Amino acid sequence: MSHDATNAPAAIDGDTARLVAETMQALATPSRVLILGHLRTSPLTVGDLARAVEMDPSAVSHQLRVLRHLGLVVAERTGRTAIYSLHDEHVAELVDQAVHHITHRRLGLGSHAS
Amino acid sequence: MSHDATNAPAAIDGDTARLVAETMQALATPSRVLILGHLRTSPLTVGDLARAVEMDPSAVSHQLRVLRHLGLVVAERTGRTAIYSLHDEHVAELVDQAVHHITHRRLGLGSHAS
DNA sequence: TGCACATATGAACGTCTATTCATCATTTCG
DNA sequence: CGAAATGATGAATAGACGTTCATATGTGCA
Repeated sequence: MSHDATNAPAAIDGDTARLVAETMQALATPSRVLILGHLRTSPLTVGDLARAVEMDPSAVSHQLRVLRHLGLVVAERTGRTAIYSLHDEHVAELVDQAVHHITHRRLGLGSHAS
Repeated sequence: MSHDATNAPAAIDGDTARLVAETMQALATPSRVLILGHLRTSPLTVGDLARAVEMDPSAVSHQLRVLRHLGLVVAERTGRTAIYSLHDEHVAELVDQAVHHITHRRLGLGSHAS
């Protein structure tokens, strides 16, 4: 997902498609996008996230489990609380680029491809 | 989704999250990833795609409708056939980056974030 | 030590969705 | 002109899934 992803790939194989879909699934519901977007700005507890995205803490916790299992977020237990962060810079970039894509689509900046 | 998506955004608002999720949905199932992946390499007819991704033509056609409505692909009618292409370079980049992300995850290249 | 707090997890349920099967519309060709 | 080819669309259905409610677990504190 960096600027050197410019060599047109061979058509995607089934396994890759599955993996891509699995990960993109994380960004396919507004609730998870919101969660990842907030974690993009700083590490947060479940409670912080629930308040920030205005969701039930249980719903947030469920979604965080999905994200954890996908390897997109990590939790650091601190006493009663768990501090969640994005797993790494790649995830951060994934979120940024998803948002950026929407922004550029809005601006109508496009040229024909394929 | 280019390399200047480096300014950490404010936390995402609900509308943006909805739009992001809507678009990412296109990449959230293997069948659509495969279709987009093939269209990444060249324009193709529905029949070509069906054979390439080993899906029923009707299933492909349905998915193409989803992708059309999301503005990710365009169809050019030529007699009996319709030639499908990715809508623009942004979509191509979206596909590339989704694949690239998986590739880099596989390689275990990551650093902590957030 | 018992209660409060934070979070994880499971079950239930309503909603969503991808594929299949059927049907239709348009174009091409023998 | 009728049949074949191509692709769009609708309905049905099985499976997936996000949220709610309930319960469990671990930590902190008076």
